[in-house]
Amino acid sequence: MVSHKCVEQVGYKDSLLPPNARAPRSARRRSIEKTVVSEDDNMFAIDLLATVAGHLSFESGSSLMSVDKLIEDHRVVTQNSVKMEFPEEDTPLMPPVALLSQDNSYQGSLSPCGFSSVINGKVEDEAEGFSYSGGGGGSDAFQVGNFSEDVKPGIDGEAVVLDARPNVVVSLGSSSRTEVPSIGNCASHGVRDDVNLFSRDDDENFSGYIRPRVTKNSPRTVPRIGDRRIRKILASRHWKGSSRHADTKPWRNYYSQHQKSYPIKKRKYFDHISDSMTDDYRLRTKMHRGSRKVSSMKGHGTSFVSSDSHVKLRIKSFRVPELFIEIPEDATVGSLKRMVMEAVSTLLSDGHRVGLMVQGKKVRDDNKTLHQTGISQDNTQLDSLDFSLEPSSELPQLLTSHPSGHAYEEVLPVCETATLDNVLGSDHHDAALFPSDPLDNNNMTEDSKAMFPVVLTELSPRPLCRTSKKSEQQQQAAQRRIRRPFSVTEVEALVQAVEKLGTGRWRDVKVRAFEDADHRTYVDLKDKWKTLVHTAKISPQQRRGEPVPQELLDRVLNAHGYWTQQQMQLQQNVDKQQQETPPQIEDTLLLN
DNA sequence: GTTAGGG
DNA sequence: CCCTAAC
Repeated sequence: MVSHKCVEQVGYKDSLLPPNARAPRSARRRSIEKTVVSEDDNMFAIDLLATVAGHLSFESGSSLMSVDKLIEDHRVVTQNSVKMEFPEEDTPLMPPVALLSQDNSYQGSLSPCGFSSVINGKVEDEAEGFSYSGGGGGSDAFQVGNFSEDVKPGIDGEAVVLDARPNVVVSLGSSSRTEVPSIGNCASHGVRDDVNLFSRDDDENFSGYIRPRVTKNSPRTVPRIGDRRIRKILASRHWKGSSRHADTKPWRNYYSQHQKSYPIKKRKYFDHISDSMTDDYRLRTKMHRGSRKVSSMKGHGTSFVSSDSHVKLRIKSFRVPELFIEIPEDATVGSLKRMVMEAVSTLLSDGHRVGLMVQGKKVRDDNKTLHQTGISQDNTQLDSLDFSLEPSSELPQLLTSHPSGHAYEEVLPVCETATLDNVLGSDHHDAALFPSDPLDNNNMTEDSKAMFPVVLTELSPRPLCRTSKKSEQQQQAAQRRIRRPFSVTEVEALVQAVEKLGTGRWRDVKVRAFEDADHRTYVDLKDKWKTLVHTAKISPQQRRGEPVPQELLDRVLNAHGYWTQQQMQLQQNVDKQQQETPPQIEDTLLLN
């Protein structure tokens, strides 16, 4: 079956047709792009100060600098995302890996970025336990039939996603001291299920990934279903997970090794909410003795070469006070993230002030010099230098569901039961929601986990407690899946697979290159290829989203042209056969 | 269940 | 990404 479109597209390839010949396609794209822009616009920066050595190192040289000035000057916002952890879990501090982004500093302002930590550039860090699962490897020109099964698509090693972030604990829940206004029957009962948002954002495009070096078997709730077709349906329709078995074929797990991103994690709620706000928000810092020694920290702009009267500080973790967020159940994860981001940003910008404790004593006099306060390079006892965020008001921040006045473009995907509490329920469902997440590792240190304890104040017209009437809502639960833009890595894998398999075997492409990517159906891959072909044909100026390397687009065009031709030839042969041997066909029919 | 294509 | 027709 050869449609004229095939011919047309071959024509494109040979530049016989103008690149914009197909108007309907671009028209279709418009809606998608609109969504993208809208989301990006809503993305507020969190950029919590955190562990930026370059900023937190006190470079101004004068020990006469007042504490106040010091704090102000270094209340930087950096392009790091939020590390989420539970307040009560006083876990080892995360290694300060996010040490870049000097160019992304903002002071008290918001910058467009998500929670996710995408650190572009060459990061050398102290993120122990992580390895960059990248690899070089340019791709050869498209040669059909000359593909090795063992060839792994190369990835561009330009960007690295670090899963270590500043420890920002945002605990959303009922306060011990403040009444949280709650609407809805369930809220009044104190729904305290938690959602822990894994801060890796799906909306971000990653070019590389950090994954735990030690691959431990994380428990999978949902066992592998033998029939892959059944499994696929489940995976595509619901947030069903599947365990991955060890696969000897190198290309099979290629994708899974390089990209796993899941919007949220959940974890069992624990009751504890810290009573001491100050303690909870303490900034862990470490003094670095002033010396000419270069510290053990590696990386750009992170060396601690200090001059004499300088004090070098490094904030190793950072916590923000309790927040309360009201958000409808059907709000999107992205909107929740934005809310949290805005909450934290607001909190940092005006709602709170920075406190300082030296060796357990609060330093209230802002006019004291660091030296007078005891913060000096000669003071060896300054390991206990704590910054804190102190609420200027007694009331915790209460956010409403539409902080920015934006409507939700997407809805939170729901589980089969169509109730949010199944999403938030317990650890038990982790695997189901986030299948084969290499980072979903219970054995990981808290340092490398990015958890976000959140208690959703239930306000939606469909309360959490209404779990009984699920059948009627079940159909409604088939919400639109969240948008998950393909990363360059994924495109690479897709191109690689299509080069080998062609454009008509999407199920095979799926199995081959995206077997572990349960959120990518073969239809998705087919669609992506469709857009890739289109993207390759249009001018770079017209392209949106994360730029796909031209090399990949060239391969897309090549492969597309090749397989299109192949398909045409096949069809021609069929036609010829039909013309040549009509009697045979008739004979066959007659015989049957 | 897959594939192809419009929306 | 969704939907649907066609196979």
